[in-house]
Amino acid sequence: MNPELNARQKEILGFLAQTIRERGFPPTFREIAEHCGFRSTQAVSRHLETLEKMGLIHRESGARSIRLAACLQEESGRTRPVRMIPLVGEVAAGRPIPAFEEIEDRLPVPEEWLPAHERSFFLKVRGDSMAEGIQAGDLVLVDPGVRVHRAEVVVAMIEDEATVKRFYPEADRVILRSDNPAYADIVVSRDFRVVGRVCALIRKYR
Amino acid sequence: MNPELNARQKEILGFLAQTIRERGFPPTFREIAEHCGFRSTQAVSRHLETLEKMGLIHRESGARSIRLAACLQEESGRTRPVRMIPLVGEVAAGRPIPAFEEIEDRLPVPEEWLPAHERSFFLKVRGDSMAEGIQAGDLVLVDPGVRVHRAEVVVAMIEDEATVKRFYPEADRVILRSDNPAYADIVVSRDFRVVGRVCALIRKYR
DNA sequence: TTGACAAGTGAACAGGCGTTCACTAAACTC
DNA sequence: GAGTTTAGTGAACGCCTGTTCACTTGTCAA
Repeated sequence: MNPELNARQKEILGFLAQTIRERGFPPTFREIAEHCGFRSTQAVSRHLETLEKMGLIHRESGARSIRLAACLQEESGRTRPVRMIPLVGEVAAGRPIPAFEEIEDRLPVPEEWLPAHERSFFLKVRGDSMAEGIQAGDLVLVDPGVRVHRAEVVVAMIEDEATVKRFYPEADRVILRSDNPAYADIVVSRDFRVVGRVCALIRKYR
Repeated sequence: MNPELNARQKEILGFLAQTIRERGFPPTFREIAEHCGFRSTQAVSRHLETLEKMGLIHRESGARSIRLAACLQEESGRTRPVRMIPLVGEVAAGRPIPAFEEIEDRLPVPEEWLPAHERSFFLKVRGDSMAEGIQAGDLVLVDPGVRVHRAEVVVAMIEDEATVKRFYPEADRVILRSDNPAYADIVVSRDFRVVGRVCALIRKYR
């Protein structure tokens, strides 16, 4: 934290951050006074005034209208926009359709990696159909709202089973190809559906 | 969002989330009323009462004392602690030592994936030394503060050049092996240094 | 048609809240 | 030693805020 601050200013700034983090909204002047041992709200008023002049907080008129400056909010986790994307299932069996009952976890993704819509989700990969490139246990980020181009990696539903394959459209059929040569091409015409494009991957070692 | 909510409840919940996200503190009853077009704060009071009974918000006494329930804060960005980890360079050439002048970007990582210390960083991979498993352009998360075990993936410095290899220690030497069989093993004894273990990987397609 | 119920109006109220003013005390400057 | 600055006290003021009460309107079931 900024070393130019004196003990009182650090104390107040810390109390602001703690209250906002734990309670969800900023404290009142009297709550700050009580925390610091002040018997007057005037002392709080002047300290907040100087903190605002230093650019460390912003204030509006009204009760509890204190906001920490952006440079202080980094501690709470977000330097730039991040969305928490749900992990909704696995991609070798079962229905990978996002449903709120099935959210197993959420993972952070930079907002600029995501499309505008809010339907992206993660699936955990099972099996080795994509050879070494996409391994069992990897989490693939699926964008269901985009046109898929040739040779891109997609999640496809074939007879109620979801798999990760490369997408090769042809005249009246589609070839779904594994990167692993041990798996034969799957040729489909009607009885399948492209769930979405794999637009990112997260792997955790060990 | 929960489908049991009617339009008004969704509207109010959305306004709460938006105000908290953009302004840093919750709105007053009258601000909610103005947003919804109410001419009485009583309507707001009753809606908030029902939302609280549904467990979607929590309230204390006092002005602006509204907090979204934990299950709704996911939308505003943080379900669980996330740290922004710096991307400090590339891993085929140059010095991948974290220095704040060289931070190119920051990427979100769940805190529970990270060690307690704050020295983790990302490197962008160049070349195909790890075959398909780690591809050019992938971002590897490096943990410099951990003992490396046999066959784990590490970032190693060999004569001022950083590479990603698997780590095989032997009696008085170390073998650094590529997953790609086209690359020969590198046998080193003294003139190298393990920068850290690769503990995660992020890949962005296209 | 009646009754119950949810949704909203309008006004009044009491307490919480930020502001303001006058004052004290210690520390620092010239 | 006089003057200034910084930090805090204490009380009063007035607006803002959440609450409450009585009332209206529309919907739906019996």
